[in-house]
Amino acid sequence: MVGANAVGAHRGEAGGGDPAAEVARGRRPSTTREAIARLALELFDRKGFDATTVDEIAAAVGISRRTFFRYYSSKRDVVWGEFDAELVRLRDQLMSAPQDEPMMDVVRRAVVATNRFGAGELDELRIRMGLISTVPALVAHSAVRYTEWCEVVADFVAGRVGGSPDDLGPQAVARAALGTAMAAFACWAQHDTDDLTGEVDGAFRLLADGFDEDRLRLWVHRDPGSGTPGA
Amino acid sequence: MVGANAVGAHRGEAGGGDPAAEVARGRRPSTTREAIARLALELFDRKGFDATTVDEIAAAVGISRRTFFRYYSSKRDVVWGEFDAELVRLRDQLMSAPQDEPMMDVVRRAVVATNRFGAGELDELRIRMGLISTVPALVAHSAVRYTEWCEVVADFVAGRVGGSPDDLGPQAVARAALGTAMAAFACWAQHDTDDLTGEVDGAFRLLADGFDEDRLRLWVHRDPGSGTPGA
DNA sequence: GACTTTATAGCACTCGATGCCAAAATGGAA
DNA sequence: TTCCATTTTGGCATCGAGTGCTATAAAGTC
Repeated sequence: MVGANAVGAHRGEAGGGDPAAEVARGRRPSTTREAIARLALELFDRKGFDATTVDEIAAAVGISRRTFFRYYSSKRDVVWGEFDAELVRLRDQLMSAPQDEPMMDVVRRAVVATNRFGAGELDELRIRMGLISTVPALVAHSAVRYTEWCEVVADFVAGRVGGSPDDLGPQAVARAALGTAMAAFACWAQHDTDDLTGEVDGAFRLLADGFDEDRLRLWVHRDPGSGTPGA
Repeated sequence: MVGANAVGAHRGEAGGGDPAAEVARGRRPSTTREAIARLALELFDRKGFDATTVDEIAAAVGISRRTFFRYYSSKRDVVWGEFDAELVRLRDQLMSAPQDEPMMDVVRRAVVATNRFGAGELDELRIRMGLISTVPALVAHSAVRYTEWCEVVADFVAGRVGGSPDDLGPQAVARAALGTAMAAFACWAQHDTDDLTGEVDGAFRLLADGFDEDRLRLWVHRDPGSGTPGA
């Protein structure tokens, strides 16, 4: 096979600090999730998501179609990268907040904190979010992934106000928060703004104000880059 | 063919009041969207959505697989019934509200008004909403349909506060409102409550309060059926 | 070199969805 | 009645995503 074992170096790494450090027996993986994602995103960006087949991605990576599905359970999942890890971070942020901090402040800070990205990541993130919020197949799949996000928030809210995370109160807060975050991401991916943090923060302040009509009007007619009216 | 022309009576109806009243030439449709939906929902309810194939639905209706796709562009769309018509009603409700009524009140009233159902429709609606909010493939597809819903709300908000419907303000309001409505529907479909209107109304009042922690606590610990605290 | 473990390739298959074309069914006109 | 235009239908071929199964390749161990 051509290009086999291109990732041979990846061996000794002990995952998440496993002290046993098992010496990794068996055949070496011929690629990584990251390598697949990089090539796939490039194809998506160039030819479009729907027009790119799994066969093409597999060919670009140098693996078989069947192997692709062992790394990602679906073509859509490639766009989501390591979303699971972000959910863990969100949960940590929410749970570690002081009890006397207002609930919606905690949510706002947690969402902002879990969505800080370095300048090097922003380009790829914009491609990802652009795809997620525009390609119908990915818009659809996003609902499934975001449901997990909502569960994390609903757990937190239920812990604050009582009741079950499945109850209307926690669910409404979680889904409204999700909608707010989605709006911020979609607008950021679409426009030229570089200030993702500011967009998210501002949107959540509007939410905490119950989308007060006057504050909203101020926000819409704000001077771009002048901060957050009503903060 | 067996059972051909079972819908022969459907002929002379002039659609939506078309004065020309063309006399309907050509072969008669052998079924209707409603008949397909009824049989399909029964199958979904009995065997599950994923376990029901399009071939089975077509066989139950007495049409070919190919014909099924002429009535519904996808298997998922069957669950959504006449959703397009509801969007028109929502837009009408929003646009016809008095200019001096507070924005979020208009949204709340419009959502409540477009979701009043007679007792006879509630059982089927519960099946529909239960499927939409639980089956992964339908949860996914819901995002696509709900995007259209958001556009209607965002148009209205942009008309109130200025700017484009694609801007962050209108988008955040629309998506947060959507999340609130989804939570109300999902909870209603899952629980024994019969009061869909009350759930929706209460959830939107919480939203307009910015999900104030104290009001939320009151709502969660409310006496079921005792009205809406904080209304 | 035989054995165990892990990753891979390839094949067959299901199912949703689409394009194309021939056939059936209907009303109207010659 | 016969022919024609119109509309719906059915069947076929095709594509692409996703899954189960099996044989094989590559690695470490004994």
